[in-house]
Amino acid sequence: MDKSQPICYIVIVFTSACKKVNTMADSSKNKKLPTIYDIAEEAGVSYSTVSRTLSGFEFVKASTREKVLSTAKKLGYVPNQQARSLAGGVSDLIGVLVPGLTNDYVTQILHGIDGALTESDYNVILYTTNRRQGKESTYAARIMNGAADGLLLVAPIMSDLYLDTLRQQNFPYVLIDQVDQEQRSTVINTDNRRGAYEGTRYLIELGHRKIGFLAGLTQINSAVERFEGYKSALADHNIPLRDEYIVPGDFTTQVGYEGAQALLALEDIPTAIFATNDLSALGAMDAIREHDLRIPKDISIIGFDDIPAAAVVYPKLSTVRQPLVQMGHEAVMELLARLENPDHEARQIMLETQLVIRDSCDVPCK
Amino acid sequence: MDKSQPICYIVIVFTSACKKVNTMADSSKNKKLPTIYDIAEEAGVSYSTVSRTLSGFEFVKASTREKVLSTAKKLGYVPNQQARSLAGGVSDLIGVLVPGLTNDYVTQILHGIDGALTESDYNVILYTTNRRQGKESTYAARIMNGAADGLLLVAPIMSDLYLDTLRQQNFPYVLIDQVDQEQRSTVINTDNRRGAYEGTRYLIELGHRKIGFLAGLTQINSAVERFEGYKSALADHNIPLRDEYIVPGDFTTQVGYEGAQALLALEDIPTAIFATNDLSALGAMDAIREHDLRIPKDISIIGFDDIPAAAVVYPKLSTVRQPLVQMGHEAVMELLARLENPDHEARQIMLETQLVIRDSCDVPCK
DNA sequence: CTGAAAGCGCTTACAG
DNA sequence: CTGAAAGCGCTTACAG
Repeated sequence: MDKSQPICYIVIVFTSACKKVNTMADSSKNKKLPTIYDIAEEAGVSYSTVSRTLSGFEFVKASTREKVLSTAKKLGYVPNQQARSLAGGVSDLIGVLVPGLTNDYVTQILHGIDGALTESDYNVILYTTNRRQGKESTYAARIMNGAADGLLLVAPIMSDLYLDTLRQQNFPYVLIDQVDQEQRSTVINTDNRRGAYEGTRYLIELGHRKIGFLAGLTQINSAVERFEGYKSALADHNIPLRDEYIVPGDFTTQVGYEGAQALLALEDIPTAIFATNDLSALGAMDAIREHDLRIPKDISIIGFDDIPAAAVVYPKLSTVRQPLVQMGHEAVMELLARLENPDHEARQIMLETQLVIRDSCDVPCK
Repeated sequence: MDKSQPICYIVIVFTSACKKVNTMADSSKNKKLPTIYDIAEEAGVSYSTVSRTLSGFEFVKASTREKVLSTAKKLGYVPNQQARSLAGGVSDLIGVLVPGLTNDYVTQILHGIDGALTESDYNVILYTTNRRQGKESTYAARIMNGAADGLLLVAPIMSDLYLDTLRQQNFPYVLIDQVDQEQRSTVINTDNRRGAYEGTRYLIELGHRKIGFLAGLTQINSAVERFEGYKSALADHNIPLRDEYIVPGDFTTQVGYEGAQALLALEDIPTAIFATNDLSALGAMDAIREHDLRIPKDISIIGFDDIPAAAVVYPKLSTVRQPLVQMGHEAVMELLARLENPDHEARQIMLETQLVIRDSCDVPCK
């Protein structure tokens, strides 16, 4: 079970330039790549020995190892992952399930995952669900069935459908940005409630009393938690919740724009807007400008996430930062630990948010 | 880079015994998933028949098929891709090689790839090279060796090293944003030279004569082509090329910022800046603002790519749009065609750029 | 330290 | 239309 030994590195050399280097018959068609049998024959040892040498087994005579390694190199050998996986039970692949690729929130997490994985021998197989329910289950099933050794789920929806299965199979997985009610999964989260609370309080402390809220998808826990943070900040400061100040959203710029339009069409428009995520905040900024209102002079706006665009819009968006890259990183670390040790216990890791004050908030105008 | 966030708290949970849900023997350990043998036994047919039925073979008696299908469903059968791949020679995976995940240029192409692939049965295995030479070769080798059925290369560097091998093996691949000098590969490109020409001409027609150029990585063809487009536009309008107006870059926001600083430190500063890509344009905008110069009143700026952020910064960035999503889409279409028909000939597809005029350019002030 | 053998889960000619 | 058999390229006990 514990096959954590790093496999000896095989350096693949592409015979550059000089065309007719190949010693073998070069049949211009797609010829087979060399297998361990070819190496065995060439090196005059058994294929078992080749396999053991290549997979880093320690009890191989130095001279044998050298011979095998050099002929592997000479032949341009590359291991066949499928075969290795079938026989050995590990695929060296980890599955990553993301909702889509159009939100930098996802991209940043992916970046963190990628970065944390570069040191390892794992590669990632990427599944996008694009919020199509049911897809996630299919993917999860496929992944469990040898397609990957572990699974990272980013903000999954409807995860109940397959989490049980994953757990039953004792399949290694980590949830990112998703609560696990029963705390039986390893999950990486940020403190959305507190982040939203602090963001809202910041607005309140600036003097705002009329604070609109651009909601997110209610199926997503983080959206719900942020809303709760917003509400409790208002409550703690004795500011009544106004229904007309809460507009629905779905995390996109477009719907953020529409939500802000709704807010700005109100008789008594808010002096500040809390957007559930940066993307919708960007849409809101557009709507605000269309109404010839200045940010932050006439109306303040704060987002959530701190995607790269937030630092680059004008005025720069103040936002509640969640450590996206780090989340991806932590998730990989947990998964790797679990992969090495099947008994690695499930953990709930909660990361801090951070209020990033830039230029989009000011004291209320009137 | 930014993993400075401390962990808030970690809760360790002792997983209590699970409930008895499974109808099958539930051995609390990870039991094997059903294979075709299990189905065969249960359905009372040979495993060959099961395999044939499951893989869509047509000559199976309807009643047999139904029986097999229903028991497969009942058992919760999921095919093992590795085995299928080993035996059948296809992995249903396509490899995607990208430089990194921090530029939306890449993300958008990925999105296009993903979208085009959703209809198919292929999944993507993602490799990031992060500009580390050599990595690409390793990945390409691995991919060729059964890890995937085809390969998509996004703006690859040093591709000569392995393109030959790919071709020798007659392995299906498509290049995105990369020239193939000898036109033996299928490649999807946009007309960088012309795009840059038009962007520059636009600036010239506004009245600019002093146009700075924020260059890109010179190893990247598209960067070179854009520079050429810039130069020929100047030449065609009898505007001498000024060395001090050309500053090096690497496609990042940070270096775009630095490049613009250099330009703004000049005695005779440019009245407009052409940035090789949007990300560096965004950096330049920051630098410009730091100098208390207004965009576009005091200085105009135009980018290249039209990443989502371009439409969202303020002022909105005028840019030369390349159809990123479409590029990914086309690449998949070509690859799929090649996968279905090994004789599908290599094509060079050149997509048009489009000048997107927004708010960052105006006539020169003085 | 190293061979021979069995097997991972499937596909695919080869025979009926 | 359906079985029995061989094999995909590897790993891993099992014996030396």
